[in-house]
Amino acid sequence: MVKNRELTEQKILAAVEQIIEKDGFEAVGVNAVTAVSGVNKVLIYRYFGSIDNLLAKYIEQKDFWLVNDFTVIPENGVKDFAKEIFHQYINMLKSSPILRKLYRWELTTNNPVIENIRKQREEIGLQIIEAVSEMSGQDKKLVAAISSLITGSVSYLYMLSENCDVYNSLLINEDSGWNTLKEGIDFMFNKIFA
Amino acid sequence: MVKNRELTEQKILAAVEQIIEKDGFEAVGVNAVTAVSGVNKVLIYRYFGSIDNLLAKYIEQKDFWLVNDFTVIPENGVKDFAKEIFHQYINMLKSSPILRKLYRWELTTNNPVIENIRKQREEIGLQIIEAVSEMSGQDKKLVAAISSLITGSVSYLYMLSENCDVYNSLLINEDSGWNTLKEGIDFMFNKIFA
DNA sequence: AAAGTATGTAACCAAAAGGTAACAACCAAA
DNA sequence: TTTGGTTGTTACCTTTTGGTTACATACTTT
Repeated sequence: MVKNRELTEQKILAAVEQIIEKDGFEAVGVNAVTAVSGVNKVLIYRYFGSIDNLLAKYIEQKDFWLVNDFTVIPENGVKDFAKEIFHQYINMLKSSPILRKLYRWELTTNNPVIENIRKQREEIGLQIIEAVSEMSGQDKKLVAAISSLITGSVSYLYMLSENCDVYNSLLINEDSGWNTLKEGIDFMFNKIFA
Repeated sequence: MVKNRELTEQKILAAVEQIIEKDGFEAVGVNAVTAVSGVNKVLIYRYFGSIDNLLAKYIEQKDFWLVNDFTVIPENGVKDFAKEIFHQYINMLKSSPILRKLYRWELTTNNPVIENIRKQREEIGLQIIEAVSEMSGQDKKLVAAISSLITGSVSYLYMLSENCDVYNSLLINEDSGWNTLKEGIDFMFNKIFA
């Protein structure tokens, strides 16, 4: 018998990640974690207190938002800035199954961890909105609306894509579908910032 | 003891609706239904076979999509047609907590019932896209993209609003938030169909 | 009225999930 | 080396959920 608390904590967190990737946050329970990690139930409670707490720790160590630094402003003007931002948003959700699961979890659950995430998202969102609003001279409310249209639908379509292949004839599980969506976004900004 | 199969079936379906309204499709289980309806477990199995089947029956009798007839085309041209369509979509989701729950359920589950609903949604969506595409002369793919941006985000934001009040500074639990979103949509169409 | 069928009830069972108590093994410091 | 705390294991408990069996009560048809 080897004794190593740090290692077992890592085992537990690794199991959590594995479960989330496969079945989402909803599936993270004591029994599932013990089964996947091979670590005894009791230790989960001992080291993390509760599943909620465990998930909080997991999310905390991930730092979803700091990965993308949206504050950098390119030189090519508002139009390209806006396009670039939302292309990045698409790529972010494309590359992260866990983020997709997190978004889904948010729709059924409410707890301090989630509220904290929302605060961070809100901050970043506002930064972008202010930047675009200033650069374009457009009303902030309007920018917020357009912005929400894009990020909202991208979030939704990526969540949906885990169980469904087509939405409005777009193939949301293939690059082709996402490319036409990007083209739609670009078209829109071309018209708006004409 | 009164014996009346039809009545108990109605009691069961009513309980299902109540549960969905409050906690969503995920919460519809045998025990929950018996508790809410007061009807014995056994009868659920006897009359509906399984919970899946019960939900299928419930959804079937609701006929979510036929409520709104999107095929009618107003005389004021594409721009107003497009605006009107999506305003309707917003109002539909606003007025129907059950529809919001259905959309959420779709993100975690997959079964024949859901697939059938998707087919219907797809059909209606394509009708709209074809209509707008023809009227405007725009590429179908482009129309599909823009269309998906709007319906996708509206779906997402309404789902989110059940657990969260703000998104990108929009108050998604108040009319004010949805009005600025509508204004954003209108602005977009004004630019696109300029 | 008797028989047969449809409806309803009570009690029970198994599996899965969350949770804890009690003990065994290990390590480190006195 | 003994003592005390940390780490790990076993075994158990409770609750919830899905599902069934056996029986009682009502209705209907002949």
